[in-house]
Amino acid sequence: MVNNVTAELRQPGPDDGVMGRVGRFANRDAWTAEMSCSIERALELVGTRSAVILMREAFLGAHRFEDLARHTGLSDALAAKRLKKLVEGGLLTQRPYREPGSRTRMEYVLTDQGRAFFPVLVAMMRWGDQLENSTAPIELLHSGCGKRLDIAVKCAAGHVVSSEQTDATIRTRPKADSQP
Amino acid sequence: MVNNVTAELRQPGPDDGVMGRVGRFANRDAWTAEMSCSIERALELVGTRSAVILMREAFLGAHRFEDLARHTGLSDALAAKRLKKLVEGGLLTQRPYREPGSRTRMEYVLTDQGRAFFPVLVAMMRWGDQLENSTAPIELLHSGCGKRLDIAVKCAAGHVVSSEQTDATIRTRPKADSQP
DNA sequence: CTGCTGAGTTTGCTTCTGTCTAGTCAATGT
DNA sequence: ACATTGACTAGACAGAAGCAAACTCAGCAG
Repeated sequence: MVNNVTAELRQPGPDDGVMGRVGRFANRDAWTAEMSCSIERALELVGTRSAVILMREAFLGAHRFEDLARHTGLSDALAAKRLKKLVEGGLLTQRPYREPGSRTRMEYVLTDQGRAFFPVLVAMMRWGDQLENSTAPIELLHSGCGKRLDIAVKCAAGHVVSSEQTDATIRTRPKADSQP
Repeated sequence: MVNNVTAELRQPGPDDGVMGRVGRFANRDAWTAEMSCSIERALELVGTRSAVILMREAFLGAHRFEDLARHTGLSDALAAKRLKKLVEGGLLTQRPYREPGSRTRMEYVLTDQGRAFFPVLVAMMRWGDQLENSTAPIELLHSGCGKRLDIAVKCAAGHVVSSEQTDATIRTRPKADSQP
């Protein structure tokens, strides 16, 4: 069972969840992560527990420093540091607000780039739901119809795609044309 | 523009990507993360850069220790430590294999739980693609039709759902019935 | 003028993440 | 018999991540 039916076009694993690799990527050694993997770039911004749970709270509606710090359980010092990094990274932006009888302060709101992080958060939550001894404390529902949220990996043609049905390749063109 | 059209049923932010909160969760203070958030449970297993990029390589077809270590660029020591944790966490499992003229060794293959991590990886990759100065080196294609992969947040009824159209609530029942 | 509050910053400390070098251990090649 | 190789383990270290407690700073309440 160690791959004796190999070699057609892609060279997949036995029946594991492994993707195929095509094009220049058929030889995995043609690519090193230092050539900048999108996943690693993402991790530079949200590769810590504190960053992710602050984003969770931002989506849950926390804007003010105190709420963000308290709801995440982070220390003030770390919350401040991480929020600064999230602002620098363009996931959050600061917006002045003023409560009556108080000076102007800054609140943290999601930018477009921060909002685009939503699928990652949902994917992580759904995956975490499936783990052992999970009681899934938070549930996400579509406010339109009340049904539970889930994520789906799909191709541009609308097919639901598993990892086995996925081919990885190396993009050569900058990013002009649409689909091969 | 600081929330003067508030209060209907949910209490959303202005027009930020903020979710609504309903039920017991309408009061955010009714929930603390120590009550075990799925996201935080997920982060305990894959909350480090090394864990995530090892999973990336597992999906890209690396099974053997040397490939996993070299392709991720991690040191042997860290690769060994992290792989052990991923095995303990149930994302990978060890399977004996034997190359001709060599002793029996262990290779690392994805478990069902590891395969279920695929959407998280795709979501992170797609989000990373959208960042500044991204050249999106790896591209994922549906091997069936060749179209590019993407992720979608949908509800059980099939509607595409944005964070604004999402309500968060606290699950009270263990996890028996299907949909509210 | 004094105290209080919200939003931080600073300092000191521990733990975790990660690297580098060296060493182990089994089996095969020479 | 000896060196080699793949897959690790052990030890020493730098640097981030994280905490707790104390400090700052602006403006409002008294």
